[in-house]
Amino acid sequence: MVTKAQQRRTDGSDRLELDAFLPYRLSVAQQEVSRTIAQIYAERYELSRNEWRVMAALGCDQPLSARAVCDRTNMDKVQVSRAIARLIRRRLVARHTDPADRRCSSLRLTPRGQRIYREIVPLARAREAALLEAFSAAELRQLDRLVGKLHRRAGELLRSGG
Amino acid sequence: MVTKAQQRRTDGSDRLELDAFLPYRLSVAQQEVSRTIAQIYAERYELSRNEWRVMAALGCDQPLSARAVCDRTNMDKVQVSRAIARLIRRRLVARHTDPADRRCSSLRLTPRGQRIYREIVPLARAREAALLEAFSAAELRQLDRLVGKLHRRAGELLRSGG
DNA sequence: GCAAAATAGTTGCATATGAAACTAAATGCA
DNA sequence: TGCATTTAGTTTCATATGCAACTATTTTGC
Repeated sequence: MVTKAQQRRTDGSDRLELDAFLPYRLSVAQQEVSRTIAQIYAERYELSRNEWRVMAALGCDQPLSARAVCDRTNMDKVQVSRAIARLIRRRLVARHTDPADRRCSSLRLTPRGQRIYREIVPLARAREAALLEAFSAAELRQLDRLVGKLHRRAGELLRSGG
Repeated sequence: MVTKAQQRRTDGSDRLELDAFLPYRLSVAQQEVSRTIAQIYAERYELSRNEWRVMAALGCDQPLSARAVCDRTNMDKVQVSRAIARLIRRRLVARHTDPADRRCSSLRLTPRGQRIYREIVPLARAREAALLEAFSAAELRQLDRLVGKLHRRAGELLRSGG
């Protein structure tokens, strides 16, 4: 079988068929996947994606500085700062200043934040499972591997190219 | 080899490790890939992603109504309307009203739009090639296939689940 | 042939985002 | 010590986005 992307890659056409352009396909697919997950935390808990990501980081490991949250979530510090501000306003996260380095914050989920986190996790997992139910173990391995490879390669290009 | 995602799927932990959660991995990878492509049309031509997508749709097939652009780019009508407005202001796209159905527009790249489109296409392809250079033919087929499968499945979940 | 529903596209508004400037604290080093 | 640099995090401003309401036109069904 010859995929559209391959057809495109091998013909010399000067048009670019979006449906055969991997970055586009990836973007559209990702967007849909993201929305299936967002339904969970957005509709039921009124969390934005960034807020959920911060909570997810803290759910794994507490306390964390905002900086550490950036590193673990691939968000930049502005996004993290704003997500944290809202989470604190809603009392899902508590902050106190690190006495050893007063620039740093020390962030934790509040008991309420913990509770919501523990409610979301199995729902998110169930969604992921539903998404992937038609994938064989081998396909899952491949998908994981190929997505990782793409990520690393894109990172290289970005760092080298500008 | 056991991937992180698999470990996560099979252990009963109540934490959710983002790095092992496919929707997250996909989102981060996609974002990086998108940025490598965006460098081309954003830096050199000051086009937004949506503007570029509209141009890409018109580059393949002209004229098109705004509605047809929506269908081909997976954008919603508001995004398309705004992208078109800017492209028209910059004289990269021309619109005239369909006399048969005066609600519909008929959109085309202007000669200037065409020229820019033809400049971008090979650059975008080169970027895609650079991104994928370490992938074997089999991996490319797999990637294409798995991304498509994910997309379809996510679409199903969205339509069924709300 | 005409009112009700559907379709194409735009606009207003509230909120989100990204880049750069900014504050405050800590560190490096002459 | 003390001033320049770096680091953590926030704020500002301009622009982007998403949703719902809106206008204009066409289609549907009686």
